[in-house]
Amino acid sequence: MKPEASDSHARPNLAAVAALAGVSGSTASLAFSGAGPVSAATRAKVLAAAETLGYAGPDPRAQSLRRGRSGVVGVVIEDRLSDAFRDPINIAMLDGIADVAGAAGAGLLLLTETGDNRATIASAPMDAVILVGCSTRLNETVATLRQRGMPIVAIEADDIPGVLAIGLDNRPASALAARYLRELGHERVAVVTLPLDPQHTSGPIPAEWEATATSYTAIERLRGVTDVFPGVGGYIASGSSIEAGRRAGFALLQHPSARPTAIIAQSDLLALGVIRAAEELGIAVPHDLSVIGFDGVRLDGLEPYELTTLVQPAVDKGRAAGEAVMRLLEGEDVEPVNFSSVFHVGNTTAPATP
Amino acid sequence: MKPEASDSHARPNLAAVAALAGVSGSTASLAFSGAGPVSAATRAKVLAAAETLGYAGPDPRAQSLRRGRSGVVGVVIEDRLSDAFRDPINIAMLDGIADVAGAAGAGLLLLTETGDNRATIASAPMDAVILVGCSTRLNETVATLRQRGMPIVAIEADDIPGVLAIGLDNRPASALAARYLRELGHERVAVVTLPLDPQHTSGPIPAEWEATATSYTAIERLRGVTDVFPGVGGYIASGSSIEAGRRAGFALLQHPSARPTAIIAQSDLLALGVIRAAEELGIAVPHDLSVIGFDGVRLDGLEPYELTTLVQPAVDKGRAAGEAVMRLLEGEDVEPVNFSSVFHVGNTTAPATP
DNA sequence: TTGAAAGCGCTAACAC
DNA sequence: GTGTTAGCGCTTTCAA
Repeated sequence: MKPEASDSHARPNLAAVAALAGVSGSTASLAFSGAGPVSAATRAKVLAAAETLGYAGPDPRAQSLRRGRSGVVGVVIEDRLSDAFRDPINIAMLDGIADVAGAAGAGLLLLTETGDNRATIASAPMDAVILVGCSTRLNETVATLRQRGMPIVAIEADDIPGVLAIGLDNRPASALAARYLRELGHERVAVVTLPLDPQHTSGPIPAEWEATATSYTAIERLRGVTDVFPGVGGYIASGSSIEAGRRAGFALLQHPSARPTAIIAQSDLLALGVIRAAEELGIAVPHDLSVIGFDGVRLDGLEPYELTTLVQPAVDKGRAAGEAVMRLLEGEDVEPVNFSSVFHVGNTTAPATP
Repeated sequence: MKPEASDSHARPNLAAVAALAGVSGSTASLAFSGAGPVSAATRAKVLAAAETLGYAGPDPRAQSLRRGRSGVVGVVIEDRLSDAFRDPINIAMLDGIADVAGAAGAGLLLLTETGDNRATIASAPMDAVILVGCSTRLNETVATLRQRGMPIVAIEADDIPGVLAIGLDNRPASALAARYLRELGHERVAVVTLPLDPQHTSGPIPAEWEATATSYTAIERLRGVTDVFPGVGGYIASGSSIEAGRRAGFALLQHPSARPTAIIAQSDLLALGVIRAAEELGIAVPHDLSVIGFDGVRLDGLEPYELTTLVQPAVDKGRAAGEAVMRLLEGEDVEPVNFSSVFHVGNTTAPATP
């Protein structure tokens, strides 16, 4: 395929249209966009001229410059796209964002934080940004963005000055789940966490994890459990996937002597992976092992189980972020929003058997 | 609407920096960007001035206008995000695109084709566009885009003049799978298709489907099967998901009298759904029912099966699309690319039992 | 190596 | 209703 019959003929602009229509530039602009006080006759002339010249409408680049708005909202995702989108919870969130942004006529610019895309974050044409899946090391990114003077909304992040937070009750919700287990008589409880650091280091949770962990959501959820079971141990999964959960499950369950009677997983995918591992090891869920997830996404392949989990309003979170961005762009005052999870008891938890 | 209320002090621009540094605008530009012949002393002065003023770097909007490039590649997705990203194959493709685009410093602008986002397609600030999951009714979109004079790349689409196609051997690959079944002795074969029209109408495949179907990939794959089994029937799933496949499977398998001995599903998710349905109906796979998928994504929850399927290079497809876009933007000549699927025989297919 | 000037295409503000 | 003007902030000539 040949490249565009390049720049031999420059693409027509509004001035050209105006000239051919025999009107002034601003008139042509109004006439073309269909809004504003223009006589029908003039409008027709302008439209005809545009048609003749093959005018494609106002150049968004020039519009952006003139109006100081590009109509684009950046979405910063920390992981690779394939990692982030492997978990349906993130897709749901993005869908919520897209819903609102789309309705407002804004496009979503996908930005990842990996590698040298720092440059992109510093120079991407956008009016505002939504940070998704944040870690504390986002500080640098935030500094760049703030310097650019654009509204920043973060979904589940530490309090950062100048960043509007869309929160979730990760810690109390996790504590609630932990308390539920304790009331069922469980004492040997373990956690399977989401990655705690940007390298996605996997392995047993080290005692000093608070010193090195950076991933906000994982940290909060883990803290929630330690609020109830101080010093609780467990395993850091390499990502939010069934396979990562399965590997974590094996690591925690393979030594019959020290086997936990309950596992709290930080996502439903991880929980399902843990259940798989238990099945393969001949451990009965929930009789010999209780499993709790987080998110409340509908997962295929879970039958006959119905996961005990914390159901979070992911789409609403996305929508709230989208709305916050739009309102910030309008110059409105926006308050942080906090969402709550709902504890849903399925059939993957049962009283501890002595 | 409301002017940047907070910005009582307009954000500093290069001119301000230049003034404070006591140099000319172009010099400041060169000095700031770090490239070009500028004396170390001048550069230092400029950088210091920028620092003082809190200059955030060149405004991408102005850069876009001046250079005629925004550094953004649009990705047009036909479905809702949540539908499109439910199937890992699409995520893999997007990941391939992101890989190349990211490396080239370009951002990905996500655009959906639903509702009134037509406006967005006509006016989004972008330099080129990649069409994903296309249907024939894209013609209007393509016309809009072509009018805007930007390179257009389509992944799996009909030949459209002026659109560079990144293809997949959907039809011959599907025919190959069909032939394989015939050689195994299957005669009562059915297809579970991806949605054939934009409304995602679900139900039995009508005899006159060619007249109404618009979804390129689904059509091609179905044609491939009819090349081997003319007039083959089946069921149109409502989307590419396990649940949709399960429903289609039930529809095809519930009447023991007319039950097919083999089902070709147009995606692995659909195939897994069909297997689920078979399991629930007490039909043994592969002994009583052979199932073939398409895509070759690794699916959790498939055990103990290993799906017979057509493995397609999704990430490579995405990469190729990304590279094509980049090269078209460079004004290079780019040829269409065609990818091939590899038939992988798993344990979900077996000889027909009479 | 530095400076000056000329727009990129559009729209907001003000005249007529 | 319509015309005129003046930039938005930057980069790319061309000249010194």
